Amino acid sequence: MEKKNMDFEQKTLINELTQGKELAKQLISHLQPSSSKETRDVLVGKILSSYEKALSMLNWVGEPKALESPPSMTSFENTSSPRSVFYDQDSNHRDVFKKRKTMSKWTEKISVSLGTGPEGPMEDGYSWRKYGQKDILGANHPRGYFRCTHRKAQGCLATKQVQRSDQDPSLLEVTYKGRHTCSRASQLAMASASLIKQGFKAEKNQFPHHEEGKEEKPKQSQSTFFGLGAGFEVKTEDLDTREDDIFQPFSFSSTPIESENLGNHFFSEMIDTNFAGSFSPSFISPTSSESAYFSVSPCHNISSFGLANNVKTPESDLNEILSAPTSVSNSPIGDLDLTLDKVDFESNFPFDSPEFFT
DNA sequence: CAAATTTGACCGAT
DNA sequence: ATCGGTCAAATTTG
Repeated sequence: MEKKNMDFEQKTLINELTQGKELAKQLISHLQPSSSKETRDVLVGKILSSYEKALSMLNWVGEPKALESPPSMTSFENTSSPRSVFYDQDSNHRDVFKKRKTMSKWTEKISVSLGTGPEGPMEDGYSWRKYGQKDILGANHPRGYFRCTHRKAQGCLATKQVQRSDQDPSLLEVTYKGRHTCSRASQLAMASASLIKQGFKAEKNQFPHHEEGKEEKPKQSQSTFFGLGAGFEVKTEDLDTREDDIFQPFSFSSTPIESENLGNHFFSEMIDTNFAGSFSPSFISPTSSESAYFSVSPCHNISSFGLANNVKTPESDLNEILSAPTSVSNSPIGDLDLTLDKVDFESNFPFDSPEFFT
């Protein structure tokens, strides 16, 4: 039952912590003046990243942090029209951090009406797996429960709930809970891939009309962003951890793309980079690091950031970054799958917020 | 065949 | 006991 899951999560956790430990060891050996500062920075970044991830797996929320700035949902903002975004710190309860078990949670009301038509619900860039549906007391529409597809594979704890609004059935209320600890590069790549492949062809995503049965169809097909029409609003409650809120469902996807061509362009680029970043080891070659660095912009940046937190990563460091995990994986706990290490390493999601280091 | 969904059972809070 | 959330077996989907 849950045992498997538990075991796996523990394993992942241990793996993460072990990695942190190993990295710390490495750091020690790089403490001498002969080592470059960059190398140390890289290691520190990796260590922090490891711990951060481990903690997030435990649903740990950092020490209460000053009530703050809106959790960087800024990426939504720039959309001119159809989306309105705002934050809501729960008007009723000011005591935002009285409880600490909270996980980041935010709700978006998404309208899938305009223009979007029968087109399936949005694709937010992640792949979800439905694990339940419940009728809710007040509502006349059932609520669907989704979790990240990679929960098992990567111990990603992100979940979301989707509920159709009562008054306006074209409104989907999506509540996200928890953050993705999985590598989202591949999913994004896939999402955009399918996106591009099918162009903007809104192929029949059969929207089950037969009553309120199913709300959303998280088929990994089209997206919302082009889906035009989606009016939506975001409301964040339970702000707790800093990083927790910094990162939200649409990191890139929300990028408001004005023109479609632009969008296309953007995505194809995105895809390439993602693929390059996630699957092609070619850029790893130390010699070509510079060019690679440039060509692989977003994703690569992100992934290396997560580890390095250092924009200008010199070759040596890049090299270091790339080689380190290898050494890490043959650490004491040998039976942990390397694949995991690899994944984690390649696309470990970035805790690359500005305040990460503060 | 594996992977995703459906759906009632289960379970922990009120 | 009720409600919201999750699990997991059965079932569908691809």
